[in-house]
Formats: sequence, structure tokens, C-alpha cells
Amino acid sequence: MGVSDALMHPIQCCIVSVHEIDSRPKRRRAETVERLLDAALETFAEIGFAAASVEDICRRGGFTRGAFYSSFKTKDELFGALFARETERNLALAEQQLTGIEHESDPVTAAVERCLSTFRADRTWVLVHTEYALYATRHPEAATALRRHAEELHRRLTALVETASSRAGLRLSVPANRLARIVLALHDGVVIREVLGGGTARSSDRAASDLERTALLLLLRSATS
Amino acid sequence: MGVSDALMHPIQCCIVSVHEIDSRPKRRRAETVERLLDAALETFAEIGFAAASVEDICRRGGFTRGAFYSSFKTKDELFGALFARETERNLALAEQQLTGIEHESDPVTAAVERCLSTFRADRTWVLVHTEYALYATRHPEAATALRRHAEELHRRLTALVETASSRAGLRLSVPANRLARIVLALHDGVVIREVLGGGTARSSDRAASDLERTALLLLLRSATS
DNA sequence: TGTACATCAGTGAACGCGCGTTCACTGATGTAC
DNA sequence: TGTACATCAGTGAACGCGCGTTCACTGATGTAC
Repeated sequence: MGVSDALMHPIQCCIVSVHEIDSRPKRRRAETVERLLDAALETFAEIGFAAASVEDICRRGGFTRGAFYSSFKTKDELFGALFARETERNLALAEQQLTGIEHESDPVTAAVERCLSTFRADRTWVLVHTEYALYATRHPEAATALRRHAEELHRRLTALVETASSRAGLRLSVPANRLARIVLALHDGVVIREVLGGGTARSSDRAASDLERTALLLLLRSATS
Repeated sequence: MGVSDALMHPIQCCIVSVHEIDSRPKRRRAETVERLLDAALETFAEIGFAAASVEDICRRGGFTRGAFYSSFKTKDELFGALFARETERNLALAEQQLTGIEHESDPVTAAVERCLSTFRADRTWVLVHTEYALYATRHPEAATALRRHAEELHRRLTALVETASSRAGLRLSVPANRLARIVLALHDGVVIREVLGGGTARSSDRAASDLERTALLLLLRSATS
């Protein structure tokens, strides 16, 4: 095989790995898919799913339409794949940011701060996610994917609230379950208002995250004792 | 002019007003516009703005496409007119529900209850409003209309918080201004999650409004003293 | 009141463009011997 | 190593449909005298 050959010939091996890192891999469909998804994410954020033509996406990715249809059956399928990729990324990011939070001296404040910095309103994703939610209203398979993701987030935040509050010896006047739901709703509301609301452009980043910090601290202060 | 003529001839006046109330008015463009807007609202909620063809809207309203174009220049103009009509309606409704609130014995709780019952998640409007917000992202005139409406809501809620808290002799640990923004964001988040989120169908009406009640009471409890 | 004309509200056929999707083809990459 | 063949990834022309928009026309309603 090519691989074992390569192992026996250091020089050729080197060339092969250059091929794999560089833009000339043996089989590059996976890479093409990634580039198309990247292009789709940007295009959908800029002009919306419906307004974005397959040609727009391909042009941005540096392909022709044929390439698109050799990777995806339809434009709708692409939307689903994009949502799947991005939500997986976001969950992994959250995982990474929040592990070990219960060892902080003040886990509540720490969690608020970390969540704010992790999920800082990412304009692109808010736009595409919102559109996907709207889309899911009329496409049951999309609704399933959306629900799964929402439930996963809720599960993780609930667990976080539970471990953090018990470690800190705090009593919750509202079940962790419900508290998590409230926090998620508040987050959504603030972030959506920032991106979609008639947001005044002047330093709205800080304004929105300040607002959310205030709100979360108010909430948590009166939910714990 | 026709009006002063009518005033001088009681009988004719009566006939004219029958014409205006009944479905045979002299000039019925206004009524046609209303019917088209009604049809558009339902159609947009069902299948979305982009997917809704002008023909779909007209068919639902009982017209042909020509009627549409003799009342609106483009499909986009219709969207703007629809948003204008609905926001005006909503503001009027809010006005009506919230006047006199400061005379309640417990204005905070009363306001929470009235807001919840007034702005109970109206699925149709949440869908259309969200889509309009997304649309406004790419259409500056729409963004202006959206901002105006958001600011108006914020102004009214701020005033309500101020008068209600001062009448009740409460001190706010957060400016009314900011508190109003937080409440609006929370409301948006809850309502959007209910309609767009992977909402479990089982009695989600009550669940969502219970959640919002809990959240608002928590917030207001720790924002006042 | 009756007649002639003007305007209004809405019809429905037609246009033309852009888009999603298909498909026959091509050059590059990999495999067999 | 070299040659012949197979598969893969992507090309780009073509198709056909549906949609937004236009426009010449019509019957109903209103106005003048």
C-alpha cells in the first residue's frame, strides 16, 4: 500500500504528509464539504437562507454548482449539516470553558463571567441559528435537531447549576432545572435583542453583556440563599 | 363636498354610513388593503415571508395578483405595511391593559400578571415579528421601523416601572431604564423559546408563562427594596 | 330622473428572469499487474 | 518502474418551473348637467 511504501522511504513519506497537510490530499471531499459549510455560514448570515442561492455559496467557496450537488442532495440538506456542525462546535466549546468551574471559590459569579465570555453574542451564529429555528417551525426533521440541541444545553446547564450550588453550600429557592431554563431564556433574549433588535450601534457589545451580567446576578442573588 | 352634503341631508347621511359599514362602500380600497394584510399575516406565519408567493396571499384574501399590485408597489412594501399595522395594534392593546396600573395595591405583581395575560405568546405574531427582525437586518428602512417600535415599548415600560415603584414606595437597586430592558429581554427569550425552541407540546402554554412569572418575580424581588 | 362620461378597483394573461437541480463529461488521483 | 484501467472530485451547459411584476382591459361606481 501507499502508506507502508511511504514508511519505507523517508523522503517520499515526507512528501505524502505535505500533501495531506497542504491542499493536495488524496481524497479531499471532506475538505470540500467544510469549505462549502464555511461559505454557507457566511452567506446565510449576510443575506439569509432563502435569498442565498446555491451559486452564491459555491462562488464564495471557490466551486461551481456541480461540486455542491456532489456533496449535498439539496440546499435544505446543507442547512441541516451546517446546523449540526456548528452546534457540535458550540457544545465542545462550552464543555471546555465550563469544566472545573465547581472548584472556583465563587462558582456563581465565575460561571456568569465564563458564560458571558464564551457565548458573547456571535452575530453570525445568532443570525443563522434564529433563521434555522424559524425554518424548523416548518420542517419537522430540523425541529428534531433543534430540540435535541436545546435539550442538551439545558441538561448541561442544569448539571452545572446543581454541582456549583451544592459545592458552594447554597440553597436554591427554584429548582436547578427551572433556573437553567430561565437563564437560557434570558441569555437568548439579550443576545437576540442585541443582534436583531433595533440595537444602537454605539458600543452595544459592552452594553448588552453588562445588561446580562446585571440581570443574571439579580436572578441568582434572589434564587440562592 | 360630500361630507357637508351628508350633514345637510339626514336620510342620505344614513345611507352613506350604511354603505361605509356594510360591504358596499363607495370606495373600498382601504378594506381591500386590510384583507390583504390579514391574508399576508396568516400566510407569513404559516410558510414564511420568502416562501409565501404573492399569489398565495391573494388567493387566501380572495383576490387576484393584480389587486395586490394596485395596493402595494412590491412584496417588501407589504411586509412593511403589515409590521406597521400590527405594532400599532399591539401598542394600543398594551396601552389599554396597563393604564391605571399604579392604583393597584400591589402594582408589581399586578403588572406582571397583566403583561403575561396581554402578551401571552401569540404564535402568529412571534413568527412574523421574528422574521421581520431578521429581515430588518438586511433592509435599513425596516430596521428603522423596528427600532422605533422597540424604543416605544421600552419607553412605556420604563415609565410604568417608575410610576409603579414610586407609588408603592419601593427603591430600585437598578435604574428603571435598565430594569425595563431586562424584563423585555426576558420576555422575548421566554416567548421565542416557546414558539421557536424545541418546545415540547405538552401544555407548554402554562409552562412558559409560569416560567416567566417565576423569573419576573425573582428579578423584581431582588431589584426592589 | 335620465343620459353620457370619468374614475376606480380589480382581472387575468403574458413576460422574463433567476434559481434549484440534473447530467454528460474531464482531468487528476489511485490501483493492478 | 511502466502501462492500462477504474474511480473520484469537480466542471459547466442545459432544463424547466415558479415567481415577481407589468399591462391592456372590464364592469361597477360616482359625477355633471
